[in-house]
Amino acid sequence: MNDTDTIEEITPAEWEVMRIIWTLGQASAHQVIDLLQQKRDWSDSTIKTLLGRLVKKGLLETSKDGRSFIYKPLISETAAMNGTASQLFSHLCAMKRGKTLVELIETLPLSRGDIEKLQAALAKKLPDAPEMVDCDCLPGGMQEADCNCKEDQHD
Amino acid sequence: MNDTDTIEEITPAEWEVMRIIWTLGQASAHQVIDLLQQKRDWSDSTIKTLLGRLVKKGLLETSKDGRSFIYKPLISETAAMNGTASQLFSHLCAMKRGKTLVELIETLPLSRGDIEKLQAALAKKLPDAPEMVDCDCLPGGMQEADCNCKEDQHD
DNA sequence: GCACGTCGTTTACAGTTGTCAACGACAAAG
DNA sequence: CTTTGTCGTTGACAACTGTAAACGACGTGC
Repeated sequence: MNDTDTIEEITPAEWEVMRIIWTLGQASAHQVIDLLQQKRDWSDSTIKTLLGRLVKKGLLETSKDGRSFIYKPLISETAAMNGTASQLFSHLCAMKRGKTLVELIETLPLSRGDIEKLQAALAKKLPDAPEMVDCDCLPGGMQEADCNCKEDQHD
Repeated sequence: MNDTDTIEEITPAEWEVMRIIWTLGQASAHQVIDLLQQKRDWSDSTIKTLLGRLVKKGLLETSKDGRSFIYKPLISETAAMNGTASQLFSHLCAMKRGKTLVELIETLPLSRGDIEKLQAALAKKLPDAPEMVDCDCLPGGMQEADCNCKEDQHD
């Protein structure tokens, strides 16, 4: 299963649809509509459009089940999450990514198991970690002089 | 400094512009154009449009400096990063966020200092962490029965 | 004072996204 | 066989994005 490949762009509205299908494993349009309408005030049509677009994007596949279709995800939720997250972090200054991760960890509810896994990942990474990562915000070689990111790296 | 307030949406192209200004602290349109064009094949006009939109969105402010403007950020890079990251994670299944964080930690280059701060944040969080966080993918109370997220919480 | 750059603003336009209503196919009901 | 649902598809349209040309203001040089 491909993991960090570039993912077809998933829009926020599409995420809502995908989450339902990922969570159920697969679903009929009907199911998706029922569930989503408990949360979003969207018309049937809207949701059908989203399903259609997701199929066209290659994120869902359909198989006929008598009268209606069954929608199945073509990428795993994990792959989509990783792709999207990496993409987001690519916008951030390399020097400040750590800070954002700290913020996320402080803010998000995490299970004990999650925390332990995170600790393990960090422990493994620490020995080879560089003293400092370079700022990649500016093109050219002017980082040294003009970048004011450094303050963020050790405060 | 506001931190996790909802941020005016920043598009990818706008991020590029903001990064330069954040990194320099402030900048003239001219500087932004020069620097960005070392990286992106965008015309002057395009970059000017982006600057204009960012001002209109309230993400930049201008002050006159003789002939030209100086653009300054109205939100901190950290605030923007946190806002965007939280928003992204809100799309993800609550049960799978930990997994995504692990992936990010494994993938991103992090400095020793970053790692230590992350470890500290985790250590502080561990004592009160719940055994498991609930899946919030489906509306209604059907989580128990049909959610197949659980496998992800402990594998 | 007049032409010329330099700047920011306005306008433009195609593509994507959010949201729907309407349409056409086809199976179930009568 | 006709009616009535139920489904997926098409068409629509406004808002937002990516990209850029053209325009108008204003200070500078001759």
